[in-house]
Amino acid sequence: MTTTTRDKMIAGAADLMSRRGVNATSMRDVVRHTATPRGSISHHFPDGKRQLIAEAVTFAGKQVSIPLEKAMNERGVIGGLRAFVASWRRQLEATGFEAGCPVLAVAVDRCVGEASDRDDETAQQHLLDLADGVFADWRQIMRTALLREGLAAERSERLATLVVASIEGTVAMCRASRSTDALDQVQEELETVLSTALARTAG
Amino acid sequence: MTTTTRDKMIAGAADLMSRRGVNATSMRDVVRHTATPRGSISHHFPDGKRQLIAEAVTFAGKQVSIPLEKAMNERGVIGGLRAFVASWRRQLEATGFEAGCPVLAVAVDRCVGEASDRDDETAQQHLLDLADGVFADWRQIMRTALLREGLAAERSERLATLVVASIEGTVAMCRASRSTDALDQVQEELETVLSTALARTAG
DNA sequence: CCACGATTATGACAGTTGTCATATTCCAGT
DNA sequence: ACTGGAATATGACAACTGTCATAATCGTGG
Repeated sequence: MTTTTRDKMIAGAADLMSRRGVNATSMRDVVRHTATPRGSISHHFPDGKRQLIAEAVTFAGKQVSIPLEKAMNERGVIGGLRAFVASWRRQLEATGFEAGCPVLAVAVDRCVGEASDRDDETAQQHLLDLADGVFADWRQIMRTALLREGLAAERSERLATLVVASIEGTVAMCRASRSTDALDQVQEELETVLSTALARTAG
Repeated sequence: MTTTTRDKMIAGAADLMSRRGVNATSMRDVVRHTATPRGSISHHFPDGKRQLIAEAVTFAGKQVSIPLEKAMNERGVIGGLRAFVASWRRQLEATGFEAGCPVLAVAVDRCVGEASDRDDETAQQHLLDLADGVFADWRQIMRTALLREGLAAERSERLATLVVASIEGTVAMCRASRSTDALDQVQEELETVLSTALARTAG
């Protein structure tokens, strides 16, 4: 199977964004890092850097949500949570705590562009909307899994938000501490919270 | 009381970092935003941008930890949590969901500097250490408050990590969604978790 | 008043950034 | 074989970045 230049650029951009943030990821870095032709940037991404980052966000979103949904279906809520945490732990350890979440990077780091204020602002909100959509997607997967196991609707929504938000925050904190201790602690507490919440409905 | 040029620069840098991230915050932006003399940068911060960002991180850390510790002492764990969440909600709403946490920005966004690889790497780790220290500070405040109300040591540590991490993640998510809904949901669940954990020790 | 250090002003430096225009190469369809 | 569009190569553009050197200014102790 052949990975197209376009896909390599998107994946490389997502990787660099997860390591250094949006603004520290230049298009020249992307082509250097992925060994792709620089001249193809404006061909594959006519709207420039913003388009590349936008596609990297949705790419990274699916890369997480697809295995997450599968784990939730196959192993239930607790198993899905464990798979979710394990994938982030793997990412942290495999990169020496260099890479985090590229979607969080878009939410935190503002892409400074070329356009004139108005375009800049709307393009910025478009990127934020994409990041928000990814987070909403992950939350939705968690929420339906909780619903399926009998939890009430509002409680499921709140717990899904808590899980996604706390793990996003924990991954960033683990990068700062170069340790997975915080992830271990959060995982244990989240498992406890979800278990007791589910046990309450069953009893 | 007079605010010195140096302090204005530090506060302005923290503000800009919380809005756009580290790399999108240029020193020229800082002097523009704070109406401070540009020529004073290298005088007050001889080590350049990195030093300014470092001081902004510890400044922002204290700006949160001091009122947080006071609230914990005066109003207990639940009251302190509410004050913590309320301060972030205020920050989000007062800025139209533009400003988040500058410490998280340092953990996510890597400062691209001038030095030659080795210096760059160590300087980067220094910034990460500072951010890690701030997070550890906040966690410690939460942890001792939980300990004081009778919770076990390991549980206090885990819950403190969960609180700080989930709120950091939630604030970033709220910026993406331009809504405090996620913060409301997380606050409610965190209050439930802490209340039941504390009630368990009392009963 | 004067001098001296702290502070600020101004401009320059090399390097990088995103973007674009142009030229060249590639390759399937007829 | 040829053609037409897709893909890539190459170089240039202005704008911006962090940093630094130098000069001007300020404020205060002598």
